[in-house]
Parts: sequence; structure tokens; C-alpha cells
Amino acid sequence: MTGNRSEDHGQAPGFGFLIQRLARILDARMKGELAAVGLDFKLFPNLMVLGQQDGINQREIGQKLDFPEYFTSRAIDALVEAGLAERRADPGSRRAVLVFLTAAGRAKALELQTIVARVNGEFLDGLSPAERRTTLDVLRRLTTATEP
Amino acid sequence: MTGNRSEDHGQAPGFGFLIQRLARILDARMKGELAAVGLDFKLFPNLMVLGQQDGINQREIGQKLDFPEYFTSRAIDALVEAGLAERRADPGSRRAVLVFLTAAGRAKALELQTIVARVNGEFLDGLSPAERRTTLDVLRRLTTATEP
DNA sequence: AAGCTATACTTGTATTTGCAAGTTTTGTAA
DNA sequence: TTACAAAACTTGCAAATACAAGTATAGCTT
Repeated sequence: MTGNRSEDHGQAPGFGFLIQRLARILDARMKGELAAVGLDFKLFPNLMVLGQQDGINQREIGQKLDFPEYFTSRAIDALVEAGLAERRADPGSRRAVLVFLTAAGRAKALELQTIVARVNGEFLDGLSPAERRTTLDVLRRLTTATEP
Repeated sequence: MTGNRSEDHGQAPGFGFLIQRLARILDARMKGELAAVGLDFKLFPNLMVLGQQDGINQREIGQKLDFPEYFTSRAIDALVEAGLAERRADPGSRRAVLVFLTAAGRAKALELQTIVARVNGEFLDGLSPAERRTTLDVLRRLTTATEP
């Protein structure tokens, strides 16, 4: 039997904790925004990538997002199901498929980009230009440091 | 039939994307570190909180982490099951339980804090002191901005 | 003191996720 | 030309997660 009630050491939240929390806040925020325009949150990352470049295969999509392949596979299923994307045979390889946006998908991707830009802007709004630069620079370095 | 293959507009990854990606990198990193010392990743956030202060109720734990209550409920189940924590009646309220660490839990929490501090340190290692200060400051502001 | 609302927590169940194992195609090498 | 390994993708199934509904207690109001 232990438990001499430990005092609150009131530690300032650490780096990892802050990142995780911010990630969840961003997620919740985007979920709300997307629901407002009738867009399924789980389609969001893949639709975003395809909005920037389509006609690429699933492996390439996954690499851009740094998501596992099975995830891309199912996400594209959902995009196709929703009529936003279509798979076409890759003329260069019979085991790969190229993913294209449909007209509807292209329109949705456009909307999406607007929303993402706005939300990002709102988050960065309270920062000074120097803070913004430093923060983005740091984030870019930290997210690429571990990659080969 | 649409899909005139759109060009790669090679946009720099946005703020939200970078945060999400970094969050996943951190998760994976911690998962590895914890596995190495035989600690279940899903216990991690709650054990961390209890390491700083125990003898609080589940609602309070959840608030510190900003996690929903059902999550805390099950996480404490798991901690109890693992012999790291115990629930005791709250003398001030019969509907609340106070959660205390056991001796084993206290030891694990200590280990955990060491690991977390080290991992955070490693991530921040490549940053200049000024960058570190700015980054942490910005993260703190962004994570508290939305709270009432 | 009866009824109403809020707090603190738990649980049933449907959906999501993640891993590992599967398929088919391609490239390489004996 | 057969064999073997890797690439590109899919899928079955166990585990994790989320939502909503459930319990029990507390406080408040009239």
C-alpha cells in the first residue's frame, strides 16, 4: 500500500506533449470545417495531395503523406466511392494504378485548399512574422531530420 | 471522364500538415522507446500525469491531458490491471475515485519522465537556444489560445 | 422533500486502425 | 526459362477508438 499523495510538481508541458495536443486541436478544427462543407475528414489528406498532383500511383501518394500503403488503398476506395477520384490503368505497369480526380473531386480539392489555407492562416495569425518564419522553419527541419 | 493530369504544384507543406507529421514521428519514436523498457504506449500519457501528481480524480486527469473521460476510464483500468495504479474512494464524494500510483507505478513513472525528457531533448537538440525558446513559446500560445 | 440538472464515471457497440498475410506483376539472375 | 526477390496493391481479422447511452451520486430550487 503506497500512495503518499505526491505534490503537483506543476511542470511546464514538454515539447512532445505540446505537439500532440496541437495536432489534436488542429484535427478537431479541420473536422468541424470539413463537416460544414460536407466533406469526410478521412478523405482529406489524400484529396489534398491529389489536388496538387494527380495521375500518380498509390505508392507515390502514400509517400507524400508518409502514410502506410493499406491506408492509401482504403482512402482511394473511399474517394472513388464518393465519386471524387478514379483509378486508371498505368500504361507503364500492369500492377500499378494511376489515380485521377474527377471533375467533382477537382472542385472539392479546390474548396479544401481554400479551407486549409484559411485555417493555417488563423493559427499563425497571432504570431509575429519572425515567429512564423522560425516556427515553420523548425517544423520543416524536425520533420525531415529523420528521413533518409 | 476528366483528369487532365494536373502538374505538380510542389507546394511547401503547410503548418497543419507539418504538425500532424511531427506528431506521428514523435509517437513512433516514443512507441519504440517505451517498448524497449516494456511499457505499454497507451498507458503513457496517464502515467506521465500521475507521475507529476496523483491522488486526483479521473476527471482531473482527463482535463490535464485534454482527453475524453471514457478514455481516462479505460486507461486507468489498464494501469490498475498492470499493477501501476489503484483507485481509492474519495472521502469528499462517493461518485469520484482518486487515483494513486503504486510503488511500481511510481518507479515506472520515474523511468518514463527520464525517457520523455531525453527524447524531447534529442528533438530540440538541433535548434539554437533562440529557436528553442520561440518554438516552445509559440506552441504554448497556440495550445492555450482556444481554451476558455 | 421532490424533482431537476449536473457531475463523475462506466460500458455496449459500431467504426477505424494496424498488422500481417495475401495476390499479381515486374525485374534479376542462374 | 526457371527460379527468386521485390514492387504495387488488397484484404482478413484482431485491437483500438469514439460515440452515445447508461449508472450512481451530488447539488440546487421551490
